[in-house]
Amino acid sequence: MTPLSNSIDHLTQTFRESGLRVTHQRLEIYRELMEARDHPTAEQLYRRLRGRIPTLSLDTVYRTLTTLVTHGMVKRLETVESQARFDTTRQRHHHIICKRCNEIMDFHWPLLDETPLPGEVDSWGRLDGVNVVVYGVCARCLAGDAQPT
Amino acid sequence: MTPLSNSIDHLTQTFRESGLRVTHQRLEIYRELMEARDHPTAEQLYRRLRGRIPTLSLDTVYRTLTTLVTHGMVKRLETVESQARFDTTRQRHHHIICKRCNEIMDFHWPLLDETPLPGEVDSWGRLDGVNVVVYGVCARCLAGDAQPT
DNA sequence: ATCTTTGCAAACGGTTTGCATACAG
DNA sequence: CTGTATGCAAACCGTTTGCAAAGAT
Repeated sequence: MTPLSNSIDHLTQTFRESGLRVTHQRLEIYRELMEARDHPTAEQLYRRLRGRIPTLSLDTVYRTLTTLVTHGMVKRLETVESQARFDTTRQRHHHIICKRCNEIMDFHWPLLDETPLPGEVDSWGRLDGVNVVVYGVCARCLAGDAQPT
Repeated sequence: MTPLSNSIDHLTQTFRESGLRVTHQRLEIYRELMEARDHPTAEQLYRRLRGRIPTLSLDTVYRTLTTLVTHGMVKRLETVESQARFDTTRQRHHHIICKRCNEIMDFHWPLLDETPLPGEVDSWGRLDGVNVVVYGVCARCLAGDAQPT
């Protein structure tokens, strides 16, 4: 847990290394995102943080997330929903999304990581990452109702 | 090419089977999307079609795409860009996206299609599709400039 | 004749931006 | 002190929606 520690000291250092000033808002936004397991939207983060930082504004959450994305500390997930979702850049992992409730679960797929990409992809340019997105309907939604997808 | 023929007759039948009225606009929007190889945005489709259908409105393009997505004839791609991109539902394939120019290339990966998903995913619920997205910078962008990503 | 689809224009909603103040370095 | 970050409010822009006219069945 050390390399991704959410201690104030560690976060402070991480920001400094990126040449970013260390502000209370940034620390808390990043920390909240690290601890969240649900790929929150900017607004969800905002609501969760308002209790702790009553003067926080939604724009700051957006601006901070954009800044952290630019510096590679946060990943903006591609999603079909209208709102963007965010994730701290941690260990390589993939996503499975429920079409009904939009919940995103992480999973690991070591077998895929070993599978070589097709040649046409290798020659396409510089590759930065392979991401798998599985779509479906989660067990909870399947149990909860009987509506068609 | 027969099953995905872009002939008027075939498209007409496809719409009828979905209980959709067959309009000039729908035929042309769907046909344009089928022939496009670049996963166009609604606005790109609109601009390409305006020559042929001068009275076409952008709203109709949006509405038609939404309708076709609902009926499973079109897929809305998840993308980090602000504008949505669309694709006709054809053979299973994956996407590679250039972070710089946002161009999306299709590729096939038979090896992956044979690789079993991890057990935790199988037990998650009902799975509808596995989609791989590779990120990187395409050769053209790499050649064209030397800016950092 | 009936009911869906279209075009227009206006609304919507998530995100971004300009500006003055607050604050980190 | 200097310059970046924040909060506020307003703008932005892709997308959606209400309505009357046009068109498909």
